[in-house]
Amino acid sequence: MPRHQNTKEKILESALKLFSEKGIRETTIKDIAKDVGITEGAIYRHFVSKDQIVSTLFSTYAERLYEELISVAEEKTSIKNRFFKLVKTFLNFCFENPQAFKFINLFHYLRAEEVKNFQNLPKDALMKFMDEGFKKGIIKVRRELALAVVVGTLERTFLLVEGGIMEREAGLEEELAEVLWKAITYQ
Amino acid sequence: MPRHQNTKEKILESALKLFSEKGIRETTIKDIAKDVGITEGAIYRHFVSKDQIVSTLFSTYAERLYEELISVAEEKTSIKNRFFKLVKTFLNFCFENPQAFKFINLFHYLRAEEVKNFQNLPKDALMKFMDEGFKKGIIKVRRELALAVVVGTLERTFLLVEGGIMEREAGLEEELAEVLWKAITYQ
Amino acid sequence: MPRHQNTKEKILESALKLFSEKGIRETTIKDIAKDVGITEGAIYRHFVSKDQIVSTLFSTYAERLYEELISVAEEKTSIKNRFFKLVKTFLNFCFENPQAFKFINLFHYLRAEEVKNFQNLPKDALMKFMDEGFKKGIIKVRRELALAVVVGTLERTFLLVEGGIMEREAGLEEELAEVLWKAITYQ
Amino acid sequence: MPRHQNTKEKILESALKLFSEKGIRETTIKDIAKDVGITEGAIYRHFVSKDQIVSTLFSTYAERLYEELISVAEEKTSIKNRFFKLVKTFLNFCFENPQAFKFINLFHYLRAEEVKNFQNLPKDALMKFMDEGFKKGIIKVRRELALAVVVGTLERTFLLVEGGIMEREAGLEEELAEVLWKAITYQ
DNA sequence: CATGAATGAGATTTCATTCAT
DNA sequence: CATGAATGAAATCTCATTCAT
Repeated sequence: MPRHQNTKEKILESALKLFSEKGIRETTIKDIAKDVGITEGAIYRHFVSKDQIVSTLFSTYAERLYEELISVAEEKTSIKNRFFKLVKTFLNFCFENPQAFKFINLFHYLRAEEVKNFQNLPKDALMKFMDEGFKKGIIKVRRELALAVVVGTLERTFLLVEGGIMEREAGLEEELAEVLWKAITYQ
Repeated sequence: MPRHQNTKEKILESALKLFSEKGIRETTIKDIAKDVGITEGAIYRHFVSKDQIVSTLFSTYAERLYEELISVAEEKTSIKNRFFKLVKTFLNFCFENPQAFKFINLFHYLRAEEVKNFQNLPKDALMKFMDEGFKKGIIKVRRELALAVVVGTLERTFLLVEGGIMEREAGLEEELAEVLWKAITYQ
Repeated sequence: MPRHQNTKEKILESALKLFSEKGIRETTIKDIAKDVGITEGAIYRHFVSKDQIVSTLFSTYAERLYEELISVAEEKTSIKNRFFKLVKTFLNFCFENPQAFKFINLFHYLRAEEVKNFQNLPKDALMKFMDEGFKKGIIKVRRELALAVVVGTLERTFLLVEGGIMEREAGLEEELAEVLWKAITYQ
Repeated sequence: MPRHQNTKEKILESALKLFSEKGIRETTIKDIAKDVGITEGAIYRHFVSKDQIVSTLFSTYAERLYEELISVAEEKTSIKNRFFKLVKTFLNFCFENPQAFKFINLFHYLRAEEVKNFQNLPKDALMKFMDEGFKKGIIKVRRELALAVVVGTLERTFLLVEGGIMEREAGLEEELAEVLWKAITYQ
């Protein structure tokens, strides 16, 4: 019977926070343990290694974002409608899980090779959507480019807001969706 | 140029390569020394610390990109013409200095606070340009958003090409510039 | 027998198996618990420490072998007859309790000093027998040497069989007894 | 240029001493470092891991004993003459390198599986000799049994002397060779 | 009696930096 | 200027033992 409840959850939470703030290598097991309020050794009852914490976090959140995106992408509404919803979903995820989103990006930078071992990545959901839009003739630029424009813009928007360089005003999602839709449909 | 100048350059070169491939903390002084073909102690003849290597690399390449961008941004031609040139310049820098560009991004992720101590960052050049375009009424979205759309898209394009997900075909720069121009000018 | 008695026996059994396979330090309390099918904490209901398990095992099996040997050594038959029976008894013990025999040897290697605290060790039984044979003039080599020849040979035979280098054919005990008897009686 | 000379040699020396006295797991890197007179970290400039120290020691000394034995076993003299020399060589090795011999035995106990990866083990030299003797009809017991008798006896003799139970008198080697020769040739 | 989370001490290993040569 | 052994601090991980449940 656990003395603390959900210690495993707490470890993941603390790790995510610290990794996204300081970096993976820059965060020690001791840092995480201290943040959770346990000792270093206790971490290892829940995870076999620091690396397992890292992988768990990546797969958890990458998959979570994927799920949210794919469920929108597969709705039975118009391409345009779904596109606007996708933009909103993506940004919502970023702003509600800023640590997770930053961590996912960091992971891509530091473990590019490892990323290839994971399935159901966010980009797969978007790629599928872009593909459909392109084949239906609505999206005019090929799917990879559409992906670059959309994901790049949204990610950078999030980072600028996070960095205090940009404001997150009401209607931001709408405005961005508008701009991006025009960009990829040549309207 | 004397031999030691060469060594210093080589150290920076190797460090940049390794940092961009594996991460900063993940790269040891020994790794760098081995890559250069000298020993650990010798590194300290040229740099007082590992951190100095990191800072030198960041300021060097961030400034270099800034210089390239600002010189285009300040040309005496039309906004549109300069915009197309900026896109080309940005992508050229990425594809010609992929390690440097990755390193700059990584540095932003890991040392967000520290970045604020540097001046003449690439985004400053672009921000200035967007500002001018917005004030002249040609660029319709406010400068931060324009920056997000442009930088985000270009960066993501580079990463997709680097990751083997997208091809770098001839005309890519043109196509991107076209798409982005439409996006931020509402044409 | 009550259930906890069974558990205690099982702990000793698992510990013996693991110690003999992997070594004492190399076997953890968790390893033992898992092998028994209980948890770490439960072990401490039956033993105050890992060391107590180790000591219990050593004294149990060292004494058991001693008992078997001394009862043969003290029989009222001829020296030769008893010698042949001793060889058989020794080898039987080895082959029927290979883990115990390996553990006893390992304990001798790792805890040479501690061994001196135990009484009724197998070698005492054999030493006594050799002494008698030497004094009666039947065994020609002094008892220590006789002990070395006999114990060394039997132990090594067991190890060679265990290691798959030698076959345990029928009549092996006879053959060995024959050879050893000749060796120590100069016949 | 080394600050200490032969640090690597000293590490091996200290490790051998401590391993043979206390056991492998029971000896820490700190113990070894302290014995050598350096810090723990310095060990790792000479060996990549504790395990490498262990393996190096085993292969070094197992091979050394093998070399000594095989060179005697392959001499062009009579079987009997060579046998007497082998006994002397074996015991000499034990008494001159007691730590090494104990360590080799310990390694066999703790890493039985790993031993199979090594070539040129002492037993191979002796096995070859016994084989020749058996085929020539001089040695009457099959080679595995002869090996068990000879190696077992010599090893046990060494251990008894080491343990203070037996004296190493002049002529011990002769006496043992005599006894063993009779045992395996049925004379 | 049993569980298994947690502790705490310590083991192995890593690595930026120093320093004797 | 260069070498590379050594330091020393810290990081990851292990594990016998304790203890709340």
